[in-house]
Amino acid sequence: MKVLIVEDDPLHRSYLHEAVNAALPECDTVIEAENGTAGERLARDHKSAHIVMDLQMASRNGIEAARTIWKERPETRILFWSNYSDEAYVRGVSRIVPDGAAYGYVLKSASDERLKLALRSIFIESQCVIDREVRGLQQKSLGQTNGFTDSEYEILVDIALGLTDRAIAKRRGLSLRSVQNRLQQLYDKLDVYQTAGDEHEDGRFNLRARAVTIAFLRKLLNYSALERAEAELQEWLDGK
Amino acid sequence: MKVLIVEDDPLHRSYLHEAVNAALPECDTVIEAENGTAGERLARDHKSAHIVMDLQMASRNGIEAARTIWKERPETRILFWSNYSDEAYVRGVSRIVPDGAAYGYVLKSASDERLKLALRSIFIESQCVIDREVRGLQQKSLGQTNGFTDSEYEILVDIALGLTDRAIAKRRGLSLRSVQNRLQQLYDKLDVYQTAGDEHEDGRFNLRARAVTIAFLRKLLNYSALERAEAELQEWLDGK
DNA sequence: CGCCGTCTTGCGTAAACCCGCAGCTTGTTG
DNA sequence: CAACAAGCTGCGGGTTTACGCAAGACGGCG
Repeated sequence: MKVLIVEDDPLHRSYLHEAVNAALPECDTVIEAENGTAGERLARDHKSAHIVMDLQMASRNGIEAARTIWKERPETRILFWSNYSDEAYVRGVSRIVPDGAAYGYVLKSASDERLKLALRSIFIESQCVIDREVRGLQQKSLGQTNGFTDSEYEILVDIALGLTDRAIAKRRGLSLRSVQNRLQQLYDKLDVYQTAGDEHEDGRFNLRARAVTIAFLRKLLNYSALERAEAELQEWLDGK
Repeated sequence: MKVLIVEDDPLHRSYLHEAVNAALPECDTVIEAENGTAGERLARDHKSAHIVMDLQMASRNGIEAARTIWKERPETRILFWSNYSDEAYVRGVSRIVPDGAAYGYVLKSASDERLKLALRSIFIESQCVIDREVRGLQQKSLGQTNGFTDSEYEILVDIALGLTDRAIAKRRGLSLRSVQNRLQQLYDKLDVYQTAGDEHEDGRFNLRARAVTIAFLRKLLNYSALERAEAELQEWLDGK
């Protein structure tokens, strides 16, 4: 059995290397990549079926890398090992995991023991292992209670990118008014008003910009999500 | 001599601990804190004069912690050790360093050798050591060439927070029109138009929102800067 | 002192945005 | 099938933005 580690921090990389050795005696080869691009290449060359992947790498982040890897070989097992549990990451991951694929999401703050358990569960038993803390987010995010629908999230991303209502309408195939409806819906859920109002009419917020800010502060959005969205936008623009 | 390490990643923390021991034989005690809050407390209790500080910690980030520490004891020597060289961080740091204080900014990707050198230069020789890569940013940022003035940065933050023109005017003591002038200035520098235009009238951007996005993508803004700005805003709102 | 560049401010306008109201199309349920 | 909730759409109007134009204000400099 072979394991591929994709992680840009050398300290974390060698820690992972040891953890893999300790948890998986049946693993005879460990290869390492220090960014997403190299990870994709190695995965292809070695036909890797077992990957431990950091999210948040400088050159090409884990979500991007995982997406292309899964596109080529959907049965690949990937354990995401990340510092944060931003909703943006969680949502990003669950959007790309293929049907029935085994994967995991473990935080770097987890104990050695938990990491090892996750490694065995995913790579040997083909089970999904989601960190408790992440799990909470996922439920809230995918179930609609208190969370955001896909369409709401979609429009959030669109205004975060700086599109006008009209441009959004064109992009998503909606009327202008529908876009604005969704925006209102979003403003409601993000509590833009409460933060904004504060009785007096002087301290008003620009709802559109404020919504993006709040989303950022709540980690509904983060740099990596923006980056991905921007790339998709450019693609769409090029395709006219 | 005593050294305080403030860093939330255990691996990095112990790596730092070793690096300090190796680089500074004259150091007899090393103490560690795993977040900004604890760091502030320990610095106060031990009257620490030598600190290695991570930026980007969950509970209270390095810039906040450094600010309160420097407020109490401006001659403290602080080495910032960070993963990234976002302009937002660089700007944030240089805004809080007291006159004549010795400090440093070294990237985590730097070699052991460079880290040790920096430790000695700052703690023993009281010199400032700024990583080459960071240095570039700093010059561009503080010199006005190609960089952003303080007033431009200020207004960028204000729209990122989601304030209306009117609110900004009130907050900064300007007329509405002046605020809008600065905005136009900002839009120019951020190249919002070029990205926006693309000839046809359909793909237009919302300038205000787009400016914030571009700033984020260029790392002129990041989560930590937003968080700080939001705190200041709340403070201002409370002070009526 | 007069000239000039930078910054501020007011006026006015076209566009974009926020949103209540009301008519339609769906999919769901009893 | 009737009834109802949820989403899309057009209309209308009040507010906010973006920005050209032009009149001061301030500071340096020959």
